[in-house]
Amino acid sequence: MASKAIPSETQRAKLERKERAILEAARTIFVNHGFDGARMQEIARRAGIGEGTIYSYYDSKAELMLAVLQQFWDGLTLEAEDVMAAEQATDFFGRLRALAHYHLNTVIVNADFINLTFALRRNNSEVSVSRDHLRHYVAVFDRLFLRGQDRGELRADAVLWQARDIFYGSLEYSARSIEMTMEADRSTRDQQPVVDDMVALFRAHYAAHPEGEAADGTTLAALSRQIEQLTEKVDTLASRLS
Amino acid sequence: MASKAIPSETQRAKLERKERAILEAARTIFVNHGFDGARMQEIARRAGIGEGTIYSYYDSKAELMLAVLQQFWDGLTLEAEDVMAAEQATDFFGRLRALAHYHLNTVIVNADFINLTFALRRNNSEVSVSRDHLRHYVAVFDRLFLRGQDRGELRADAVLWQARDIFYGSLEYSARSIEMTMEADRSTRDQQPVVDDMVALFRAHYAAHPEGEAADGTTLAALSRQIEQLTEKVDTLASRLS
DNA sequence: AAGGTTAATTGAATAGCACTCGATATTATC
DNA sequence: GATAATATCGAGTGCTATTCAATTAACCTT
Repeated sequence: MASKAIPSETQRAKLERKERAILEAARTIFVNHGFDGARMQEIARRAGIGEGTIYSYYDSKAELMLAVLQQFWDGLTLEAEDVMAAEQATDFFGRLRALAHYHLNTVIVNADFINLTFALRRNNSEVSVSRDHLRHYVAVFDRLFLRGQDRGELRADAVLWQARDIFYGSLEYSARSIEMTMEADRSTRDQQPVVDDMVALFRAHYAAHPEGEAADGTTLAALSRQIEQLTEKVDTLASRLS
Repeated sequence: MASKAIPSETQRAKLERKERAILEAARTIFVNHGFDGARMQEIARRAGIGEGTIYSYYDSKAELMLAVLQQFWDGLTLEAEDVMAAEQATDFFGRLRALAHYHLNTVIVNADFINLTFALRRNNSEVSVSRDHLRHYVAVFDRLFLRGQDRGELRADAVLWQARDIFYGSLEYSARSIEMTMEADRSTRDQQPVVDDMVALFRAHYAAHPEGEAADGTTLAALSRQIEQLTEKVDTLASRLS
């Protein structure tokens, strides 16, 4: 791509603009028609260039799709990090809830894209690139989890990748179930309980026990106390609303 | 199909034999070459018929693939049921472990096929059939879970579909992680801990009598869930106030 | 069993699409 | 401004799923 002589800045800018145009056009067409349904001709037309020109930027349709997917996952990663940054709750479970909400919604909205990510595992070598971008995305969870352990909010002996599998796995599967239910009978299965249950599961399974107290009864008592405080808060807020 | 006169048994049998031949050939070719890599000509040759003949049995390549997938999932369902039947352990958790083992292994071995099941969601109407077969497959888990509840091994207030999402979701995601790890550095991440962790999680989260049950029957998990719901409510109210 | 009617089978022809390549236009360099 | 290098183009190529007119096999009637 880069030759011995560096092209002038305007020229390089022009090329980059064109590449962006191709990517954006490709993204639109792939989203609307899927991989097989997308016509290279239509992508070219939409990007305002000739059909053959695409092939001087990307070697094949599959590689173009891959570039789109990478952009997509990188975008998700940034968004997820933003969600984490914007979350007021400073404790692990509040942040986990925010991440779960974001992820579940994302997976539902972009179901086609996410399926394509895994469906493209036929064209051998190129897959590896996609894997790295996936890894970056789930790293958002990893950082959250490790920080939770550092702060003593989570059990020190909890295994990161097991927790990760449960988190992303369940949410993704739930998303599919929700999709299927919506397709089938148009009744909307609420997303809320899925997230609630996930966070509850993490709290029950991975939360560190309060320092030095081994007996579960103490934990129960602590949780009960927390519930009372929350209930009170709800009452306060509710009354202020009315 | 059936006219006034029923065709002779030999003729009907002949057609069915031919259909089976097509399916078997298709399955082999699809498994070896993937959907796009499979040539209809090769399938026809392997089935010992003309290329055009396939189209009097199946309208398109996609529909043929769908038929193969249905057969595949039905096979899995039967196998899973066999695993359940053969399991000596009569308690819920022993059976759950057996099912988890079977499923994880299946998902890893047949990863391509399983990806294709979801990747084929572009050709609209036909998808519904596939959905039913999926449903049959996960029903194996559903029956196990409900039976566990009936016998009092599992909490009565546990929600079936949440448990199902966690079970299949985590295992499927784990399978992908394991696959990726193997691809990347050839180190084998053991499947055993994944299954163990899953069973432990179910025991902690869904067992009817976890150690530390309070007098009124309140459980850790139940309290955790209550906290989630209250936290959510607080968030909602707070945002409405601002 | 012969003639007639329907259904099944075939593979050569069709059509759609990703991708190539020689020709053309644009830009860089002196 | 001339020449080399690079980028763009879109008509052609090659490969496949799919169709369809012709052929064959199965079945029914008398």
